Amino acid sequence: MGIAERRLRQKDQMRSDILTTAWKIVKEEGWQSLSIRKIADAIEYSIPVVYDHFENKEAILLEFGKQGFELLTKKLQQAKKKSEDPAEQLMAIADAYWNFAFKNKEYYQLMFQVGISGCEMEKCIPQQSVFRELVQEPIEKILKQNKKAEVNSCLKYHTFWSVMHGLISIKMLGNTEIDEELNKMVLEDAVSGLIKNLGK
Amino acid sequence: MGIAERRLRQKDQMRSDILTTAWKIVKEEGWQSLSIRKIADAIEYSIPVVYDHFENKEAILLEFGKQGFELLTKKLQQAKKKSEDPAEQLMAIADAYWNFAFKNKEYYQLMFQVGISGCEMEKCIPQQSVFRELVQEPIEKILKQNKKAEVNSCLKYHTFWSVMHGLISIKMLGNTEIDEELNKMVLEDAVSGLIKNLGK
DNA sequence: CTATATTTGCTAACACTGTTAGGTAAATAT
DNA sequence: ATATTTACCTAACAGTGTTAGCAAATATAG
Repeated sequence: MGIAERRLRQKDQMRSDILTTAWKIVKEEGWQSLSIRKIADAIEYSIPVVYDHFENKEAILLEFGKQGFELLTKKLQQAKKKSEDPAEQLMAIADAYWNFAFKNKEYYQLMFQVGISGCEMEKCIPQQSVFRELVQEPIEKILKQNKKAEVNSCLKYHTFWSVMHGLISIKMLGNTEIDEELNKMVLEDAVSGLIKNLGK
Repeated sequence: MGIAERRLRQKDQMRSDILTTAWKIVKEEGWQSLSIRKIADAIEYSIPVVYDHFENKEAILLEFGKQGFELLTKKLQQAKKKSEDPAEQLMAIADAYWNFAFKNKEYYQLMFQVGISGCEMEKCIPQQSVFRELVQEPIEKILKQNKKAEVNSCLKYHTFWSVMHGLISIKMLGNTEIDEELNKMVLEDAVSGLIKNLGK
């Protein structure tokens, strides 16, 4: 019988309406301004209806977090495929990460700019291994190429991510409206410096 | 007459009581958990009394922000004085910055981990020039030593801060409880890499 | 010393948050 | 036609930041 299925479809529709609406609010007013009441108003249902589809507000945020991490993973994997040369791969990954952050500011803030609302984003990082493999493998290749296998690639992996995150965070703080040119240069400078350091 | 003065003293005392109490709450429960009501309860006065001394909650946060930036500035200046060699200066500044962040987690979160409560921390960064001078000067010296005066020291300055901030943020996210050893190594690795890069 | 002015502090409210208990009415199943 | 599940809502609780308005304590002036 199709009734149960229609009900499931309607339930899914409602769930996705909630997410769409929430996303619109975030885009227009920021994460700080997202509230259950605003969502309820916008979908023209009462508040508890939202709670029929999400246990609480954090569950909604985590849903977006999951989406964000999936998108980021995809982008980084695509970037890596562009070349076979490990140094070029690292540069491409850095570039893709950078682009993800600024083309999807809302995602990035939610995923990495802690403290938005006591939301434990760690819960939805895919497997820690995905990013690690993605970056650590080319790093190890470069180290081998340069006969520096003894160097701790785990260390270099952490350094790589930290540098990337720092560059982006500082830019998002946006104290000093630096021009786009300089920003791209800072990225290139820092990452190429890191890569060079692997080989010297 | 001393009456007006006593009143001023009492007013100052109350103000400082509010700050002390607020700081205690933050230390025990975090920034998210700081509220005007809790402060009022703790000082055993009613809510509006708090508003007699601070225009709003943001004003309290900004006060702490100011304190934080002052302390950080002092620590960095002290670190720089420890040596005359610009490379050693940079390393010492990096080290001092790192120590500040983890010995004063609450300050650092407030100052740089945006989004705590729509608080515009930029308002209380001392002069942008202070940090800039502090770091840019040794950078320029190193560049000169190595006859690379054409290199953009402003670029290198931004890279330096971004790297520092990234290292600390990533560690504060604390996904993967890396041991202290590795953390210090990541710092040394990244910063010494940067410094080397100035001289190559 | 009394009367006026000022400062001090409080109660109570408004407009928001997240969240939930409990009831009603409609849709479905028996 | 009756019973049951589902969908949905009203109303509330416990928080948040913030402010208007009033009462009591204190200081100043006559």
